[in-house]
Amino acid sequence: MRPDDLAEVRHLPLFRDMLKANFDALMQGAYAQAFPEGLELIRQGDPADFLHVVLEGAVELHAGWQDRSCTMAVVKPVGTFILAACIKDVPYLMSARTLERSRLLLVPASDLRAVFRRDAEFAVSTITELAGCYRAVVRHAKSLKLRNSRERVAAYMLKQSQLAGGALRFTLGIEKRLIASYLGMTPENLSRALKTLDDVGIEVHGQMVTITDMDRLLAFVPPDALIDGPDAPGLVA
Amino acid sequence: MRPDDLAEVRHLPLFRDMLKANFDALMQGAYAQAFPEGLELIRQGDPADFLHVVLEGAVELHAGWQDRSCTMAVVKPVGTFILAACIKDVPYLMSARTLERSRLLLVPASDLRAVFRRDAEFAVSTITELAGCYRAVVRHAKSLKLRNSRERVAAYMLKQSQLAGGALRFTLGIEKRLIASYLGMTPENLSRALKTLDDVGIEVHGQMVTITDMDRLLAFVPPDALIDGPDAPGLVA
DNA sequence: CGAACCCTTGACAGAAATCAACTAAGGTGG
DNA sequence: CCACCTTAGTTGATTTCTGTCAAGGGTTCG
Repeated sequence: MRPDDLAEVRHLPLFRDMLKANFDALMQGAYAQAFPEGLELIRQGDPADFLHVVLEGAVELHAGWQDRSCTMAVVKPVGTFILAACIKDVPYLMSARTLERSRLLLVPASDLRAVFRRDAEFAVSTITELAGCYRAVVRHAKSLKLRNSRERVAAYMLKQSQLAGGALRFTLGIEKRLIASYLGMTPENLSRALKTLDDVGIEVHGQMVTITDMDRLLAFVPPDALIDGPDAPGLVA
Repeated sequence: MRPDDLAEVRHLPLFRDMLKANFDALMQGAYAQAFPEGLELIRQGDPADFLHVVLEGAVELHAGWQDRSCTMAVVKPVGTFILAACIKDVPYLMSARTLERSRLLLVPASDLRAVFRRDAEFAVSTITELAGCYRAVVRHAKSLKLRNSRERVAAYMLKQSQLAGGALRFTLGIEKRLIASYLGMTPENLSRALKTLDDVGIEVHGQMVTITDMDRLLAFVPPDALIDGPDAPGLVA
């Protein structure tokens, strides 16, 4: 594990407030590793062995039932995932696969549980991180239940624009089929929705998105801090 | 606040492991109160002032956007809600209203945050509770994205049967329109779905549900521990 | 160059929401 | 005690939305 990785991890909200001794102990058992694109890192139902931290690349969290599957989230640097399963020492609810070549930090779940029993600051950080994850999923569920697919797409584009610093032109950075699955629709349906969204000020060509009329977009999907707001660092989609 | 309430709260997973002194301190600032049916306890967007514990009755957590709204969960004794907002000291993502006359314990969020900074056991309990809430919402989102409405209804009935100790005959205990909203469908659609579910071994008359063919039901919605499993005590729907 | 794979488009089928009407049950007030 | 009102639930007709199936264009990569 590279020294500058260590420094970066140390600066994560999850790790920055803990005692140095405990951080060092935690990193003792941890290791960074690079994985190729398209690798299944974990499968839902597996026992939770490691907390994962995305240092480079992108990881898709997805879930399956019967023969269906869907994208639940995309995690980019520097974000963590499957914290909850590690803490409760129960099977993962989601699978994870790399979307591109990625470097991850793996922290043994047992060490994690041991350390936050003796480091109050780390416990507080863990709580805060977990609360953020929880709220992110609640937002996602609200979006699914309160908006139709066209509104979800528009809201997604609006949020991406905000993440890009309010830019009126930006690239998606994720395959459309993933976005579709994340938004709870088929690729075909997303494709059709995007075509009709020029009515409300969004034009998409390939990976390039242009917001041609922000006022109309804002009128169509009034952004709601209780749905679209930030909450989980590194959680892109 | 009644003495036996205190004992019951003390036995909650969230509070049972903390030091007695800290528990007493927490309860010092807390108070139990009864509320009539249909009262809006908290509104989404409000600042998080109190952790709520349902001692008696039932509370609906719901969310709204524009002119729409939906049920996100129903909490019954003894369950807690809006823990995450209290911890992060941020606005509630959901509103809460009593479904019937209910008694709640209200614990000031500031006390909560103070105590889990100095009581490691309480911090651990908080993490576990929160992780449970997180996983419950992930399950809910998975159900919404991976199953169609008929499957969600069937799975819901199956789970209620299991919660009733595996009984093949039980009462819903919640208005159907709430169940519909929770499952992400209209009341009309739920009504129609219920009628067609006799094909897979479910018959419903009023509030009474009878599972006439468990084998066929299990074949129709293979219960999945990663979707239907337990996780959040007190979280009924 | 060929083979995947992603994206798009069209035609169609199925699912779900909407609108409207009607029933039944519970509560209120005369 | 009963007429009245409100509300949950149901049912039917209809529209809208969404998924499915099939085909073709474009790109990437071996």
